[in-house]
Amino acid sequence: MNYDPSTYPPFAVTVDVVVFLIRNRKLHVVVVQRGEKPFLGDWALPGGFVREDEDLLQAAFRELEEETGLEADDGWYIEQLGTYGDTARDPRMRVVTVAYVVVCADLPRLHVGGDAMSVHAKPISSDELCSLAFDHNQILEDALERVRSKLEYTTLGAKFLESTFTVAQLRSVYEIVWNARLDKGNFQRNFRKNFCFKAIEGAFSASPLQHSSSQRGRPASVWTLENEDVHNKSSVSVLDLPLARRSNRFAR
Amino acid sequence: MNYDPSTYPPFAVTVDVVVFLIRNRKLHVVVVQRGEKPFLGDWALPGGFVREDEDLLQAAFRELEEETGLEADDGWYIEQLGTYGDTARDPRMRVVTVAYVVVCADLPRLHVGGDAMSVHAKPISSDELCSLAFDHNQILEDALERVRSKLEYTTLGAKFLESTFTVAQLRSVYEIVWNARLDKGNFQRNFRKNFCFKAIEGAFSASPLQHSSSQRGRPASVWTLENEDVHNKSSVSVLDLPLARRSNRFAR
DNA sequence: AACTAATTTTGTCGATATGACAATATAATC
DNA sequence: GATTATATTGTCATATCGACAAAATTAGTT
Repeated sequence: MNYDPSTYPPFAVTVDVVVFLIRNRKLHVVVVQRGEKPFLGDWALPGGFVREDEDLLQAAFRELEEETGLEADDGWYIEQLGTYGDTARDPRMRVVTVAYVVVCADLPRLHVGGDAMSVHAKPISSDELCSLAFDHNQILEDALERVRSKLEYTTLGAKFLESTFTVAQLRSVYEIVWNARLDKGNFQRNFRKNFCFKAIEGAFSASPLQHSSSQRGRPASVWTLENEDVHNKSSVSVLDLPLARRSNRFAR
Repeated sequence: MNYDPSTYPPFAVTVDVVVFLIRNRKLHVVVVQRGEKPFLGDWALPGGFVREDEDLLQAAFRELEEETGLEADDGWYIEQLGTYGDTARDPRMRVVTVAYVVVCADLPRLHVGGDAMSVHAKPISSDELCSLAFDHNQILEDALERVRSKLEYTTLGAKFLESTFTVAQLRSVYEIVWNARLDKGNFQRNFRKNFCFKAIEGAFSASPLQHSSSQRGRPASVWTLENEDVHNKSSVSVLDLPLARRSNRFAR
């Protein structure tokens, strides 16, 4: 009842970032090996303490750059996932962490730095469940569900690809993230009905995601995201019509 | 780069709660009048500092009870909305706040307490935009959008009603929250196709939401939420089929 | 140059859903 | 019994979904 705010309890606030990308037709998450005392040597999500003079999103970008060498790109998608603040989640002291989700195209450049001993992109396989430090398993699980559900009603899937892409590549993203197979024709039909995508004159094929060694078959037309809001890196368009429905085809 | 976590910057962590309810066929939000220094006398969302030994959700319930007298009910829905931590959002010091959304049935009991000077349920009208303390306008706006969109694919709407309700009452919730008119027949059809609802033997009518002075017409059958998870107060079922689509009928 | 293989793109079609509207059912009140 | 108000069910044209087939386009092969 009589609680004096001037004697507010001191909390530490951190940010953690779940970076998703697709490599070798598999969904990956970026993890770092901890180089400091709690959970030393264990794998964890990149993140760290928020500084007094920076906003939360700012801190997320900084920590990510420090520990993994990843620098935010115009093509990146970033969104706040949620905040985890259970009393016992950090053995040192009371730490509340704000988690972010990033979706980006595959990038070969990962440089260790900051408090991390090493960094790599870990494939997410359904069977082998990872064990990360703190409550990062829970955060990762929530992030995965967030991305999976957002595929259904936004153009988030395109953020896994370069700025230009083919319909088959985009369909491939859906199949990988949902671990499901989608009908070529139906996906194409729904794709064309939406106005979030803009065609580019001149057709390619060589699809990196498709690991097609031999370039054969009818070359696909190339598309890009319409209305790319330059001022908001995390912008994704909301589809008027889903490209595919998750429904019961979602295989855990 | 060389950042020592032992000298972590001291943050204050607060919780703020956006309580939505329907009264007189209008959507309301619970606000309190601040009785302390920053923004003294201004209206704000109920909330306050998280204590060192309590979880975030726990703190949200406690602060709500202290300032408004509202005690969590089995019928309540509560969910984390997001975290707001811009450097300048609190003039005193660096404060990061975790916002929660509550949806509950109308309750006449609101008792002032804690740091609040007064408390009331404020109707949300589209024209008159409120001005709350801190960044609470932004939080309220985000919360409103969250509830509006969740109506579409969950049974969240039922949380605005008592544990038993009629189809017309539930439709009324949708119409009020979306500020739109929905077809009786189509809503009924979609309602019956879902298995989230369970009929109760014995029919009533007197619908509180409908302000029907005269009890006339065919009495409606009464329903309740199936699979009410007792262990998780915030549980809402995910509909296999939406009761109504927001689409372009959504009038701001 | 014709053929084959691979891939994209378009088409078909039955089943189901949607949205607007009408008709029927049920009970209180006049 | 007639009237009124509300709940519930029905109709129907249109749109969408999901599964499948067919056509189109180009690279390699013979």
